[in-house]
Parts: sequence; structure tokens; C-alpha cells
Amino acid sequence: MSKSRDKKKRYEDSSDSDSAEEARKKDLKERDEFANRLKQKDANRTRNIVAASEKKAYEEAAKRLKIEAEDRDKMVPMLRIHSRRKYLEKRKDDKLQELEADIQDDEFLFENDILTERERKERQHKKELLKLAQEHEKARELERVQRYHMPSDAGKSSEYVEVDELENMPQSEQKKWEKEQMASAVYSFGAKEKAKRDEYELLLANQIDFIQALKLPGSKDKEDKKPELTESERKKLDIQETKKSLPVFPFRDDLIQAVRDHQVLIIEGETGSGKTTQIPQYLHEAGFTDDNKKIGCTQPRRVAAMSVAARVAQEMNVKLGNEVGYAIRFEDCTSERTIIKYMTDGTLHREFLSEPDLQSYSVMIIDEAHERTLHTDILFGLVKDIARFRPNLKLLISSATLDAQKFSEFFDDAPIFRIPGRRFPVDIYYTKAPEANYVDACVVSVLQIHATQPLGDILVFLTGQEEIETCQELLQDRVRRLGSKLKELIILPVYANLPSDMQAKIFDPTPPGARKVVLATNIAETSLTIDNIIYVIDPGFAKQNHFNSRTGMESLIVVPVSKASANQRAGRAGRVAPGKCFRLYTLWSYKHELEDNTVPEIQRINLGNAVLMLKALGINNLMKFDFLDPPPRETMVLALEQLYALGAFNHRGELTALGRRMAEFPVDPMMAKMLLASDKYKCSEEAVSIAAMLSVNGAIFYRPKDKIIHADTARKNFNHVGGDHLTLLNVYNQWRDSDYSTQWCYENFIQYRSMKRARDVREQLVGLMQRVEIEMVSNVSEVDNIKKSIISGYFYHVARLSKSGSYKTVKQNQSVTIHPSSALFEDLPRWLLYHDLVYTTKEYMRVVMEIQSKWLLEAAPHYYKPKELEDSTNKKMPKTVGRSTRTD
DNA sequence: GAGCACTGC
Repeated sequence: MSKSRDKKKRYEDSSDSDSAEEARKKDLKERDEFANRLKQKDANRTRNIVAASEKKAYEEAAKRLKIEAEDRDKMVPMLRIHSRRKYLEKRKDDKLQELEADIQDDEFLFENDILTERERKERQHKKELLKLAQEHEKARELERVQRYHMPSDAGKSSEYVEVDELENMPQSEQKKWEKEQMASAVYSFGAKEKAKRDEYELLLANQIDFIQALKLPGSKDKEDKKPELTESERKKLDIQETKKSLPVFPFRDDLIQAVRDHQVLIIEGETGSGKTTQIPQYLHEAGFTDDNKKIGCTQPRRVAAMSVAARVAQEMNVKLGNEVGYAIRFEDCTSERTIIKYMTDGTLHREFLSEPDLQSYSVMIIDEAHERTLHTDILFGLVKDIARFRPNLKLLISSATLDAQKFSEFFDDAPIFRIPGRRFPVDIYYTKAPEANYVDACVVSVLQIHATQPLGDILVFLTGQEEIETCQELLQDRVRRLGSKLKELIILPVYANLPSDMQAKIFDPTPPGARKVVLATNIAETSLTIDNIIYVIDPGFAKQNHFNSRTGMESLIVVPVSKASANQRAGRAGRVAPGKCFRLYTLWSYKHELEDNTVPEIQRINLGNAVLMLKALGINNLMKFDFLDPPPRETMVLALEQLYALGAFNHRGELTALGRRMAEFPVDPMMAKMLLASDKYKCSEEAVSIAAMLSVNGAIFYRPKDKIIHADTARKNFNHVGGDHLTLLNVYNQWRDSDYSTQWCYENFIQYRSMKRARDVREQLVGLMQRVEIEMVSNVSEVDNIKKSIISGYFYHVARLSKSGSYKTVKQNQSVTIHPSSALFEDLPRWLLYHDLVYTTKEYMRVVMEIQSKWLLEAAPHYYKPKELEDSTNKKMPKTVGRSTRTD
């Protein structure tokens, strides 16, 4: 800690002369001039993109929604059965140790600091997490697998322990319904199990307080009366009928009035209420789009923004992209005529840079606010601020039930407007004792449901690809052994990295008499909605990314889910009919061990880019920015410190001309700096390609289990002596020379989907380079120049080989290792630049390249002092290290 | 000698 204080002092010492003051003034002037030029550009830019590129946008949207690249099918990784479990086990142990160490570090390093309430809570949360995980392990060691059983016949219902809340429940109808459900469930035990039957009990908890489905008014009569309607007329009528049948419809007039009366309104509504599609239309009909103003609505996901916009355009009988449009990254499907605009939250966040007061909007709706993405969290603070000086701007914050009160308080006690949803009740079952091994428990549960419960598809939530594949294997094996005793069971995996055509299989209708089991990651919690799911199995775990601002290291840990998340999962069973959710943990765990809500993203990630953006929007004191839940102070300090070191801020904390340019790029500040520095080194084409390749996280090289040797050989052909950055450049350039061929990717074990994405990112970056007035020039042969522009951004990420033969990061003195996938894995250059640090089995540097220490002085003279970069290992390297050092 | 939950600009 004292180290960082020294650092700060040093910055100040180096910049307090008169000439520095003048330079500062000049820089600020330049910055403002640049900002003005950008404004001018934006004003001149015609917004009528649709007219020119409507067809293209349509095609692209269709393509994106459609399944991508057929030949990815061939690249599907073969099932990785062996040693997967072992690997998982090993990693879990490591993660546990890491968490433990983290807590110890915390307590040691910050022992004497006065903790804020939040910091104290965070520490407490970590401790509880560790305790939980350890207990989970203990239960496993016991190997006494106790499983819950399916509901038996009604006569035996006294066998089930009723939970207190059930008794408190006022509606006896619920109870009655429940009994009926129990009666309909038939459970038959195997002969062997029958003896044990009495040992088991099912813990039956209360029903989630879901709102009973509203009845759809029958539209059939009316149709019969008017058989002479044309197809399109009937379609129109159907749309009107559907609109009227939505739960939000009866609230139309009250809602419009409430928006008129209040500037900020919190909309509390379950999914399926129709709020996302209807509210913007109501407000449009009520005249909120007069005077050329727009209604905006943000969504956390691209697909949602696109599909909702398409739906609303259809309902309003207009062409998508005209009156109703959407804007997402790489695609702007709006025009000057657009009055209802759907967009992703990140897009609106970016839009703030060119329109900081949202002047063109009369209403802004922030939908799905309870998901608490980084972008919505920042938008909260921004729109709250704007609302103060734009009294005619209406804000609607729409959220699921639990958070509404919190949002209301944040927005100065804004009124809450409640809209019922349309969802069927879901019975929740808990296990009596903690499950020892939840993958096994999932398999057993699936089979029990399949054997005893009425038909209906099953959704199982697991943490990742590995687990899903293990579970799939186990299930297939068991089903095969049971042979024809059971009905057909179709087992389908789904996770984000699965090729889209494989993903699409989960949407195929289940054949009559069969049952579908979908093994999914969190992707099925919000992003994908699968129809006909009646049963949900929830082990209660998920993977979560954590950023440690002290070490700058990221790690992915399996953690218990939150109550909100568990309820969201359960809700997936009640979309088409009453459902059942089997939780593989106890009611006690649910009540006492699960957090109410998932830790918001803003508290878990590196904030470099977010901080730069806010600064570019003129928010000067970020420590006082109005966050709904503020990020950890340390993360904030690290971000500010890095931005200062990069030259985005001057010593007074003001945004510099460089910083203003950096903010234009939707990338990490270090990468933005690298891109801007490429101008000086005349290699902007190369820098942009490298940046694009780095932006698709590590999913470039394809390495199927059965073709490891081929894949590795193919990969080595791309290796560049200069390091992994240049290897990536090689891959991109060769792909480009192949005319972006899919066949080329297949032959070279490269993932086509990732390359396509890199190309999209690259195109966008090139556009932005032109926007910040940088010429695109290519200079592939000048490798040192390319490296120098990378160093200009990433000088913070440097490690040096120590005497002991291991690497230490220069600033944090953290022990790190070259990742085995690196081209330099067997090489041990004295100075290394790494792209990122990730903790998996060890502390790894991913994507590294060799550098010369004198380049560091050139790139960041304010940051490194010559003394710091003296080689303490000037003599020969220890023999054990082997060949080394081509440095300096 | 390796492991990528999920979004998004």
C-alpha cells in the first residue's frame, strides 16, 4: 500500500513546473477542440442509415438470428469424458485455497484500516462463501448420499414435512391445488428401494408467490363472425386481440397518467406482462413522441433489442427501421423517422458521449434493471443526473419484484407502478440433506422424474461445459442400461460456446411420448427461453468472474447462486403450465445461506473503460458518483491510477486530449492507448488487427481432443518469434489473404465464429480510428514498431525473469508463469509483456511477447525509472533455467 | 504442459 503512495508522489514531482502548467493548458485546449470537431462530425452525419442500407441490415439481422456457419458443426469438440471430473475436483480445491488466501490477505493487509460498511460486508460474504464451500466438501467426504424423493400419492402426504410458511399461507386453494398435484404424481419404487422407502422424506416448501395466470379472452367467436376477412386483416385483428389480452393492457390509462404526473416511475412487473412491447406504444399514442422526440428503451441483450423492435414494428404495422428501430453494436437500424428506439444498454451508454443530455428523447425506459449489468448500473447514475436539469424527460425503470423498492429509494422515492405477470405456479422442493455430489444427484433426479412424473420437459442448471458433458455421459449411460423400460429420453446440452446449430436443437419440439432433458449453463436463466419446460432441477451453483484489483488477476469460481437467481431458475418451469422445481439443497440453505441478490457486475470487474467514459462525460469526482451500489474503492483507485499512468488524465485529474480520444474506443484503456500510439509508429493497420484478435477471448484456436497433435502442429505454423501478439496478427492476416474463408479456418484449426467476430470488431475500430483522425497505414515488417505501440498501452503489464528462474510482475511483484499455450512457453526471455493475468490452476500470463527494457523507458518515462529496470540478473542465468535472454 | 459462466460497447 505504501508503494502506491510513493507512486502517486512521484507523478506529482515530475510535473509541477511552469512549463508543465502551460503544457497542461495547451493540452486541455486541444482536447476541447477535438471534442468540438467530433460534435461537428456527429451533427453532419446523416442519420438516415436505413434508407441506404435497409436491406443489408435486414439480412445481417436475419443472419445473426439464424444459425451461423454450418461447417462449425465439424469443429464441435468431441465429448471429453476422461479425467474431466478429476480436473474439476482439482480446480475446485485450488479455488477454495485461493479464496482462503484472499480472506487472509484481506485481514492481514487491511487489518488496521477502517472498513466501510460495504467492505465489511464483502469480507463477511467471502468468509461465508468459504464456509459454505468447505461444508459442501465435508458432506461429500461423508459419501452418505441422501436423496429426496418424488412426491408420492396423496394418501401418504402426511409423510412429507410441511414447512412453516405453508401453514401461514392464507389461500387454502393453493394447498388444495397442491394436494391435487400430489395425487396426480405416481411414484413407484424398485423392489430394493422399497424397503428403504420410509427412511426418506420429501421436504415440501411453500409455493413461490407467483401470480396466477390471467385468462386469455377467447377470440374465436369474433373470428367466426367475420370469415370474410383477408389474411392480413385477420392478422391485424389478431394483433389487436393479443395486445388487449396482455396483463399490462388494463393498466394503460393509469400508466399514462402516472407518467404524466411523475418524472421517474419504477415499473414492477413479472415477465410476460407485455410491458416491454406495450408501454412504448402507449406512450407514443399518448403523444410523448410529438415535437420530434423519441422514446428509448434499453435491453441488456442484443437479441432482445432486435426481436422486441421487430415485434413492435409488426404491431404498429410499420417497417422495422422506420418509426420503430433498434441500435446495437455493429448495427444501427434506425432512421430520422424513428420514434421508438430499442437498444442495448451499452449502446445508450456510448450514445451519451455524443448526446450527453439525451435531448432527442422524451422518455427513456431502462428495462430489466434488476439484472444489474455494468451498463445499466452506470446509466442509473447518469439518467438520474440528467433528470434534474431536464424536467420534461420521463424516466421509467422497469424491474422484477425484489428490487423495486431499492430502485425507488435511489430515485428519490419514485412511485412504484405494479403490473401483474402471467405465470403459472411452480412447486418448489428441497432436499432434506445437502447433496454430496450434485452432478450425480442431477442424474438421479432426472431419472426419477422420467420414471414417475407426467410427461413434460426437464431443464437442469449446471455450471459449465465440463459438468454438462459429464452429466450427459452419465445420463446416456444410465438410460442405455435401463433399455426399453423407460420412454425415450432426449438429452441435449446447451452453453454459449456450443455451436449455434447444436444450440438450436433444444428448440426442436419433443416427439410425442418422449421427454426432453436440457442440460444448460446460466444461459438458460435469462438469455434463452425454452418452451414446454415443466421441471427444473437446480443444484444452486454457478460460475462467477471475480477481479482482484490488488493483483490485477481474474478468476472464475463456482459459487452458490443468489435467491433471486434461484427463483429466476424456478420460474423457468412455469411458463406454459404449472411446474415443479427441485432444488438440490435444503430449505435451510436457501433461507440462511443464499444471498438475496447476485453481487452486481460493477463490483466484480475491472472498471478502466467505465471510469474513462464517465470522465469523458464530464463527471469529475468519480468517488462521489451516484452509484446504486458503489464499486470497491480499490478497483476505482486502480482504474484512476492506470488512466493517469496512461496519460488519459493529467496530474490534476483532468481528462487530457489523449484521454478524450481514448474514450472513443469501446475497449480497455490500455488497448485504446495502444491503438492511438500506433499512429506514431506507423502501424495502425497491424495494431487494429491485434486489438480485434485480442477482443475475442481466447477462442481462436480449435483443439479437439482427438486431434490434438494436428491442431498443435497447425498452430505452431502461425507462431511468430516476436510472441503471441504477432502470432495472432499472423492468423488474422493469413485468414484475410484467404478471403476470409471458412475452409481455411477448418484446415488450420481456427474457429470461424471467433474470426468473424474479430473482423466485425476490426471494422468498427477502423471506423473509430478515422473518427479520431488517425490514418490507416501498414508496416508488417517493422516488428519492433508494432511492439512499441503495444508497449505504449501495456507497459503496466510487464514481468521480468528473476534469479530463481520464475517471473515476477514488475509493479506488483506477483509470481506469474507463462501460459503453456504461448509461443514463448519454452523460451524464457528476460522481459515479458503480457496481455492479461488469469488464475486457473496457477497464476498465468496469457498472450505474451518479449520486449526490451529500454522500450519501457521510451514508452512510459513517467512511469518507469531507469534504476527500476536495471537487470539484477546481469550475470549468467542459472543453468537450470536453460536457454534464455536475448534481451538488451 | 493447458481449461473459457454470461453479457455488452
